[in-house]
Formats: sequence, structure tokens, C-alpha cells
Amino acid sequence: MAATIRDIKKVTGLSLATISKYLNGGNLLPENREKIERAIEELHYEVNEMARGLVTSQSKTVGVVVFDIANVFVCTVLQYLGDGLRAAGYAAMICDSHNDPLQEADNIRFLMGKQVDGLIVLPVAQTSDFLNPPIRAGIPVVLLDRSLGDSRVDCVKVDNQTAAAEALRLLVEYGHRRIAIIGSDTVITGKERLEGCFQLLKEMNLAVPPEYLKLGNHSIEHGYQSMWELLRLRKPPTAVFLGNFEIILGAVMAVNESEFRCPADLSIVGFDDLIVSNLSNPRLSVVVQPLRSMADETVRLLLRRIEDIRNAGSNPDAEQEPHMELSLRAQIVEGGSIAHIKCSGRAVNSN
Amino acid sequence: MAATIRDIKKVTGLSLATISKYLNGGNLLPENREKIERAIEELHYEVNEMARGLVTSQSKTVGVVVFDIANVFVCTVLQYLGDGLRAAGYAAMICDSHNDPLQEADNIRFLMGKQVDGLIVLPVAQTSDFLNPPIRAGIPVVLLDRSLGDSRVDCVKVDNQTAAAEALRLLVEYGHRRIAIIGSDTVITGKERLEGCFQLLKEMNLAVPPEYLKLGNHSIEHGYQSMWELLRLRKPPTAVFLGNFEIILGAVMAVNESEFRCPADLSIVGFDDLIVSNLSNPRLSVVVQPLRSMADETVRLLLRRIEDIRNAGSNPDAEQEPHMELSLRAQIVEGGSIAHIKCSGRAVNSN
DNA sequence: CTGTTAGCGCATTCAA
DNA sequence: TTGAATGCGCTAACAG
Repeated sequence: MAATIRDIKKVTGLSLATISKYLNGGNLLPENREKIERAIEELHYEVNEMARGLVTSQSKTVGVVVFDIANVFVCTVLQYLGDGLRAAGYAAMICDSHNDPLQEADNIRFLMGKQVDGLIVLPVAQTSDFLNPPIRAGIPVVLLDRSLGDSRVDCVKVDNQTAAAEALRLLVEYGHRRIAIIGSDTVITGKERLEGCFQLLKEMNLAVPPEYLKLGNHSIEHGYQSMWELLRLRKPPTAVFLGNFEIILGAVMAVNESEFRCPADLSIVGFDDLIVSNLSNPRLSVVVQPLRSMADETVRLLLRRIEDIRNAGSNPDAEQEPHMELSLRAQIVEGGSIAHIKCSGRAVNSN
Repeated sequence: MAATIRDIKKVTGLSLATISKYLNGGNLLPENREKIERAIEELHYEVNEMARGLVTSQSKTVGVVVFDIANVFVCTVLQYLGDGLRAAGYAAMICDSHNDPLQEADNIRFLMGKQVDGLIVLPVAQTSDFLNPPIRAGIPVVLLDRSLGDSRVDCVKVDNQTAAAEALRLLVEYGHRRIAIIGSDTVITGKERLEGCFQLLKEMNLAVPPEYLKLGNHSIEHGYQSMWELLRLRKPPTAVFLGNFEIILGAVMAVNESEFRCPADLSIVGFDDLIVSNLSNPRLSVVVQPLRSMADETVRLLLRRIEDIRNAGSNPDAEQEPHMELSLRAQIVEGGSIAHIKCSGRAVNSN
């Protein structure tokens, strides 16, 4: 059905090699070049990447395995990843793990069968065993968002601990002492953020009373429920740290439904902000992850590895560059959701 | 690097054909079967789908082109599509069009180069010209969510017009007369929903005053701004129809920030509901699109076409089945966001 | 049930 | 600069 270079050969009278050279950017006579271009136009010829891949043993394809494709954070990252990959001529085969380690491992196998040149993984598993097959097969892997402490792969993430600590520091600097935390201890990123919170509080000689500490998963429900519980406390907190986007969304809805106003009655600082802060009134003060940079770095690292492997083909005992963990700094963007506090009581200035 | 069937041949002493037959589920002596299985285990052998594809001219891959991958509706659909495709052994190559027709056309070309067996498109273009290349190449295309009125491709969508009309009918039946509409006229689905609204209002001999009609795009901002404008009106509406998910999100946040309570002061019915309604209080009454079914039907249609083409290979002048447009019914799920109204004034019963 | 052979569409030697 | 020949890893006849 589709035209091949043999068809072009028939039309132009040139040889396969010449045509192939044209396709791969070689030098040839302008006259021949034109002939080929006309034939391509006529025949609607397109390179068969499968055949090309068989020869070059490169599929120009990378597998992207995500813990949950319906997650807003994931979608956004996926967009940037796709852009970067595409710009380099790579197609992304995206597989959803549904937050299930078994499906994750299966996705890896599946994609290996599809001959992906590399793998980008936003992992759900807590250990890196599931990466053995690609590593053994020599397929480069870059972990994104969540590190697994495996030195055999590269990893790009955000310094969650420091970022969370700085967010809390902000609250303390504004004078807050009764600080609540709604976070998650079910995934590594959530744990790191909690760690950062605790560390700063300790440094400041502050403590979180148990009723101010709401641990759960990264879900809207958790944020919504927990916030209501906090607001109904006899002595509610004056400020609250929200551990991720879903929690923010749920918590902000709870606040809006309540009598409490932000920041007069309750100050808020959040982690991740994909939607809410731009239109909530006042704008939220949030830790913003550099999603674009994370994606770009991930793609850059992966493509470099792929390149290296390609070159190592001719150079058998080439030195393998050591793997790295890139920890990017998140940025705090101040909105108006934190009020200044005098003593330990009411808000004084809503900034 | 990776093992091939020739390696298995060396280890087992069997011929390529036998091994190939094993891989494709043929019958062979249990003894040989075991030998092969052991060799596969040992060598970590995996079929090279690229080589297989070159022979069968099937990549077991489909391209999915979406208007905006960061969109929540899209993500959800993508999840279901991925599941269905995967179950059939197909990988999904997902490309984002960034709501740009040019990128959309480019995505199609790109994916054709990758030898996809079929294409699923959530289109941004208003005409179907960009589908000429795949159609000419004999690559089946299924449109999803948005129809383009092209009889050369299949299409799966929701009956937006009827669904919107029924949503409005609900408001009218509850006694509402002062009904506002926040919708979109920039995309086809939005237009269809508006069409449905107008049609029903006409049928009911009602009209929407200009200040009650808020047209814009499908964005949170539009929902938020428009809702505030409505609420600030000297004579605000008693009920409002919200045209899609983003609009709902923005509008609900506006209402929550205001003095208005739902449904006592304002009744709400919305279209699409991916997040909000489960936790807003009261739960929203919404038109729910059968996303799972839409995805399943899309995959089913596409795979059937691919199958047909495969079989037609041997049967040159096989009858091409006519293309179809599947219009699924959306369902109205009632929450508690619509109040009964007596006369034309205040809410009477919050249901 | 098994083996032999040919070829999918292309890139890449090596000669010319 | 161009052309002829070879093989990437696999499937699909066909013959045994």
C-alpha cells in the first residue's frame, strides 16, 4: 500500500543507496535531489520507521510509565515530557500503572517488547527491583519525581524537604505558632515534605499537637475532610501547610464553604499549585515545582544516555558515565494567603 | 546485545520456523516446547516487535492525538483508552496538539511515520482536512468527543444537545424561570450544548436575557468571572447551567467565596463532573458523560477496522463497512444543587 | 510436527 | 557522488 524507496527507485531510476542517502541528509547532485523530492511528493512517500529501526536498532521511541495518568500533576509533566521528546523526534509510549506496582512492572516489560530506546518512570513501587529487566538489557532509565535510591539509574526530582521547610519557615516568620499540617505519608514525596516540616519545627523549637497533624493520602477527600476537622477544633490553627495539589483543592473548598476567611482567620501555604491559586481570592502562597525544568532535564538526561549507548556500540569498553540524581529547587511564590500574627492570637494584617 | 531467535536456535538446535511457531502459539512437541522455554528464560529473550512488525506490517501501536493533554477530561479518557488498547496488546503513542490545528496536523504526520496501525483523535480543527493523509494511506481513524461530520471516519461522542436540554428541563421543572447559562461557543461540543439549551428554552417559551448569557471558552477563569458577574447583577438568576468541567470548577469557587448559598440562593446544574461534585456541599446535579463507554467503544471500533484491513489484504475487493457516528446518551445524576421554586422568586425547598 | 527459503523496508559497507 | 550487495530479526509459505 504505502510507497517504499523501491518505488522511488522505479520513478527516478536512481539506486536505493542514493535515495537512502538523501533521506539521511547526505550530499547528492541537485538534479537528483529534485528528482527524488518530486517522486516523494507524488507517491506520498514516508520513511518506514520500523524498517529503519530494524537496521539502526533504534526505535526513536521512549516509554513513559506513570503512576497515575489521571493525576493533574502527572498530566502536566506528561505534556512537557511529550514536547521535549517530540522535538528530538521521539514518540512517547505512555503506560499507566494505576498506582499498582504489579502493573508498573508489567508496563516495563510491555514497553521493552516494543523496543523503546529508553524509559522515563514516575514510579509507584518503593524499591527498584522492577527496573532490573531494562537495566540488564541496557535500556537507560530515568526516574522522575520520586527517587528510589538506586545508583544504576538517573533521577530528576525536587528537593521536597528543603522546599517544605522553607514554606513552614515563612509561616513562622509571619508570626504563626499554631500551625497545622495536612499531608501524606503514603508516598515518598509526601514523606519528604513532612520530614522537611518536622525538621524546621524542631529547629524553631515548635511542635505540632496531634490534632493539628492530618496524615493520609494525596487526595481531595483527605484535604477536604481534614480541613473541616481542623476548622471545627475548639482551638483551630492560625495557619496550615497543605502537602500537595489535591489536598489544596479539597482544603480550599472546605474553607470557602466555612465561615473562615483566608487569610484573616486562617493562613495557608501549599505545595504544588496547578489550578487553584490563580483564581482563589486571595491568591495562595505556594511552593511551585519547576515542572518544565524537571521534564526538560529528564529528557536531556535520557537522550544523552541513549546517545552514549549508540556510540559505545563501536567502542566496546567505553566508560559508563556515573548516574546522577538531580535535585531541583522549588520556588516559593507568595500570594496573599498568609497573615501577619502578633503574639499567638488573631491575625493582624492580611498583607 | 539482546537475544534473537537465532540465539535460541543455537541453544536448542531447533529451526527458526519452529521457534517462530512457538512464539505465535503453534503446536509443537512438549519436549521442544520446554527446550525453547528454557532457552528464553536463560537468554532473557524478548520478541523484537519491530522486526515482527516489518514482516506483518503491523506495529501493534496506535496513535492518540489529543487537543490538550493537560485537560482533566482528556486525561481521564486517556486512561480508559490506554487500558483498552493495552488489553489488546497495543501501545498508545500519545501526542498533544496544544489546541493548535497546525500541531494537530503535524502530529498525524509524525505518527504515520511511526507506522501506527490506527489513529484515535480528539480533534481541535473544525474541518477534517488534516485527516486526508491517514485516510489516503488506509490508516483507520476514529474521532472521539468531537465530530467533524466526515463520513470517511468513525466517531464516538456524546449527544450533547439532548443532554444539555434535559439538564435545563430539570431546572424548569423545579420551577426556575430566571436561568443563566455559562458556556462556550469556541468548540463544537460547547456549541452543541448551547444549542440544546436554546432549543429547550424555546420549547418552554422561555428566553435568556443577554445579561444571563455568558459565552466564552472552556476555562476556569471564564467560569469564575462569569459567575461573579451574574451574582453581582441587580436581579441575579435563580439557577445557572454550567457548560463544562472547567467552568463548573471556576463558578463553584466563585459561589463559595460569595454570600450566596447553593441551592438556597442559587441552583446549579453542570455538564461534566470529574472532581468537584463529590465533595462540594451539596453534591452537584450534573450531566455525566459515559467516559469509560466512550473509550471502550472507540477502541472497539478502531480495532475492528484494523482487523478488517488486515483481512482485506488477502481479499482485495472486500466490502468496506460504512463508517458510523456513535452518539452515546449522557446521564443526569442528581445531587442536591437544585432548589424547588414557587412563582418566580425565592427558593422554597432545598430538596 | 519440523526445517528450508525468501523477503518485509531500510542503512551501510565497499567498489566504481 | 553513486550503485550493487548484504543483513537487521522475524514470519510465512512450502516441502519434508
